[in-house]
Amino acid sequence: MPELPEVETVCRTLAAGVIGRRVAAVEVARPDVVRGDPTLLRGERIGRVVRLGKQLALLGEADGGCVCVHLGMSGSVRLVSPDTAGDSSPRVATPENHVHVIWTLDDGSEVRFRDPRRFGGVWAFGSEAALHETRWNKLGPDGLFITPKQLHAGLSRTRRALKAALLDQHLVAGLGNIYVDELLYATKLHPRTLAAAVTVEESQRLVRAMRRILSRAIEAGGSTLRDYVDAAGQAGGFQTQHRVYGRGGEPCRGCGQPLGTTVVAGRTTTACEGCQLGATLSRER
DNA sequence: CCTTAATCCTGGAAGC
DNA sequence: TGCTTCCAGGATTAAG
Repeated sequence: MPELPEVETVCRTLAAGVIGRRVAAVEVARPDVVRGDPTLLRGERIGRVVRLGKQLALLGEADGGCVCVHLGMSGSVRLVSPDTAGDSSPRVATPENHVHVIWTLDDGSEVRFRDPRRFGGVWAFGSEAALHETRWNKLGPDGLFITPKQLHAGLSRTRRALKAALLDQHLVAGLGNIYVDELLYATKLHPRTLAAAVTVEESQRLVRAMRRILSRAIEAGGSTLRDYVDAAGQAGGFQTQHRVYGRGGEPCRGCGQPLGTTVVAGRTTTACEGCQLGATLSRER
């Protein structure tokens, strides 16, 4: 569910309420979704909330602990104040309600990690350095900050379809099925384009469009397809601006032709076969 | 190398 | 109103 814009939105809404707070208690309902010891943060003051790609992390102020959260397909992190009226999220952690971990802060507010499908998880480390060494160093540059040069270098050394390469978190971190389809449509590149055939100029276009689309999505609070909400419980609004994702069969905004739905890299892919049959695909064929 | 399918799970929607 | 089947924002693994 959550791709870079959604995770960034969660980070921002989370940071607003947790920075400077001390972790008073940690409750774990399902130990199997947690790697490492999340109670390392207990007694720590939260110094920063950081993100790389689709993963976020809470960092202890004195580097005394670090908790990384990956939301997977159905994960959410909610921050609930003690005085929040009408809070609909579960206030106890149980296997049945899928709230796996609750961090209680010194003002009584709670950070609740919920993940029904359990494709996500929590990884705890003793320091920020350990997080990078163990996990984040394996990811490519963040989608908001990757340079055209970096992207082109990554694409040039793989013979996969462009869409498959863009979904690869080791190449660029943060894009998922929604934003890759939107990005390819915006740049008029076909999902099956040979990644290695993408030119420097096309890489520049990809990076520019990537930053624009991701930034606008963040401004809108991310995309809510079904159940995504930020840490404050707010749904996103970017789904109304999708040009192709979820619009298979509907007319292309550019040429009016119905958008086609296929499977690329094992994922449902929506594209305009007219507008996105770009120069790169022609070269490949 | 590459692609596809299966896998980890739950739950909502669609079909009968 | 059931009951069944399919599908989903992710990511890894095995098989071909």
